[in-house]
Amino acid sequence: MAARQPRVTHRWSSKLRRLGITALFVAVATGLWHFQERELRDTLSWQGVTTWQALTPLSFHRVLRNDGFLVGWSDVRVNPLWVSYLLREIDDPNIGPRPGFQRDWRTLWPISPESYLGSGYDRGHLAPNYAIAVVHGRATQRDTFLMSNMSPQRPDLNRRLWQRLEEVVMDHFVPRFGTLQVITGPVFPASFSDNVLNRVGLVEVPEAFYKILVVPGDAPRALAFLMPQGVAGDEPLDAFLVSIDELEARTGLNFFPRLPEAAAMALEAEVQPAGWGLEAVARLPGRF
DNA sequence: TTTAATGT
Repeated sequence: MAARQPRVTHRWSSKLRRLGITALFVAVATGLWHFQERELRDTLSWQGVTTWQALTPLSFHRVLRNDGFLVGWSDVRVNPLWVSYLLREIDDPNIGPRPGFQRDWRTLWPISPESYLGSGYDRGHLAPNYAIAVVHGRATQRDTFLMSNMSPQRPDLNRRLWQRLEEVVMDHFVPRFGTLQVITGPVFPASFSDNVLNRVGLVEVPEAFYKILVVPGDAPRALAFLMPQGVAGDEPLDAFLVSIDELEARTGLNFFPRLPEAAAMALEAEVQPAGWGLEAVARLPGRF
């Protein structure tokens, strides 16, 4: 009888020790996670990682972290709600061929590259292949082909108007300012019930796409575009300028959560195209 | 030197 007691105690103490080791491991892993997150905020995002204004099922998202860009992924929309990346000037761009589209197992829903077949929509990159490849290299270029970086885009938007905008960003704005922070993503109809069945496979179809360009610094500049699915593709780019406030109202997101209130007012309330030289490039022809 | 993507 007396001999059983220590064995039981021993079993319990070894369980407790294992629990302690597990708890310690979780604490260290969580700490590392937050440390990485903070480091990424500083290296990949200007004035904080985009977040929601109010916590609702439609605005909730989690951050998928790639080497050169962040993705705010929504398991409800089955879309990226935003992607965020930095661009800088590169002297001698040398990029590889376009890799193939790839499933991303971090998304809750299985989205295969074939799921857009016959839908009438393109697999539209949010973080663009060319710019990311030039600035962030081959491995990150492959990451832009993950299905978590795609949203259904009409071909006339994706291959024409949107392509012209991406080309102007890389060839005109990046050389002009040296560094740019870009946030881009989809806009959905105001009424979720109208849109809930409008899907390509599992992926909800947006009605428009936005792109925000920021020149970081003490006197930041910003320019924002909102382009609907139904464009012809040869419109002037400056016909689609909007304020960041309008985009925040349409998306429910807060793009620069760490920006002080006064600075946010100055940057986000109005369209301010002065200094960008947009008129000179707004009508450049597309490549395709 | 090169920015997209589908369908065959």
